[in-house]
Amino acid sequence: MTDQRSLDARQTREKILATASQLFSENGYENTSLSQVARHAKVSKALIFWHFDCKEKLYRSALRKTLEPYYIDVHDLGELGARERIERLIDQFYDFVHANVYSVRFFLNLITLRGERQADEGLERVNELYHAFGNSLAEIIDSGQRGGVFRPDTDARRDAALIMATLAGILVQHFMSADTSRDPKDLIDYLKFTVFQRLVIAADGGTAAGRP
Amino acid sequence: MTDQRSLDARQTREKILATASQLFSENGYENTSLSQVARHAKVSKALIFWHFDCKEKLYRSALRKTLEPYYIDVHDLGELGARERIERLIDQFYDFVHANVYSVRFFLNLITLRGERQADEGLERVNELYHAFGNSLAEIIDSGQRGGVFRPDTDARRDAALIMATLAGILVQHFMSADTSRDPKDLIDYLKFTVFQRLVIAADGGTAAGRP
DNA sequence: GTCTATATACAGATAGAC
DNA sequence: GTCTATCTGTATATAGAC
Repeated sequence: MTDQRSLDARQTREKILATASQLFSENGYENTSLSQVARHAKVSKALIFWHFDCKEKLYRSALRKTLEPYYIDVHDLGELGARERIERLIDQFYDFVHANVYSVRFFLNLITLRGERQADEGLERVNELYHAFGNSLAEIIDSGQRGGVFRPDTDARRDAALIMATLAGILVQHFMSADTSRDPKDLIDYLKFTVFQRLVIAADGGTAAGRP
Repeated sequence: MTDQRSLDARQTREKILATASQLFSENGYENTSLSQVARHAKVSKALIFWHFDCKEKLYRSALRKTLEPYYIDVHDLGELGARERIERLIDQFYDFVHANVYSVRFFLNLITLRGERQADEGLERVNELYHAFGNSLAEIIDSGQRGGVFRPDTDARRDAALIMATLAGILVQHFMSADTSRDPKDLIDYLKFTVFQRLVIAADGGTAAGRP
């Protein structure tokens, strides 16, 4: 049947794409040859060209595919308080990174390299997501300040940017230290602790912020 | 004279090394061909091989050269108080990064790529420096706690790790956002503010930490 | 659609003249 | 030491059979 044939073709295409995404993520663009992709996907090099025309287009398609899960629902936080919402967001960030180590590494890698490919739609999208995340954080902090649960004498936007930076930094630190002994989760938890120790208004001087 | 000859040779060697360092830093290892290096350094490819044997060894030499300025004197902090010493350290980090953008980008790039070259002496050295920096920070915080100027109910080592992560994160954020509009210095200052707002013992609830 | 075989370009590396 | 000329491998990409 014709449908069966085109379904097979689609599957082959997807297989190439999945393989390419993984290899690009692991080794970067220049370190990944089409021969490798072909071998891992168990197809011929020519077929890759038939489907994607050239390496650059394969790369773009793989990038798009890699970006698909790049969505964090920053709004479904229900009726939670400011503090719980922030904790939720931070956890979401951690879970997302944890679930997408390969592609995160991929983008971190893209960021550090300069060149034509850098001004890519891919980075645009990541930037967008990153900013949306930061804005959510800022909004929550702001509303917490207006609601009287957070101290008013801090800059919500900068607070948010700082939390974002710390999250990104913990990520880099994790990639950096070859020993996987230290769990980034531990630092994430401590980050929460410090954020609230600083932000939350407490009569006892701050120890009520959550940690002994 | 023989001395004159060998001096010229040394200069040529240094020129190749400088060119290679720059190109590797800008474009990474795989994106930099020896033809490029040769062209930019205005020498022949063969000469590069004569001096460095192979690309990998050129890379290692360039790495060593790049690492030369990688030294921050974490001890020359004189008789300053804990708070001033921390500020000094943070500023040193910023200044250092600012003065070595290319090579910092280079190493950030190395970190994100996996592969044989990753277990390199270069990364070892950076890791070392990074940890030394973190340890200094932790020590100062600890001594500040023992001296009674910092609140005792925080974990000095984790505090230090978090500050380091934030510094690294600010760096990445800076590389990430194409618009150079936002000055990382601003966030660095705010980082200082928040750190002391949190750490410093103050009767008035923290506003004495330094910023209105 | 998928393959084998091939064209073309450029990378890293060598040989040998000067 | 420095060069030109060349080797060799492998990368992207194409041609054409099935």
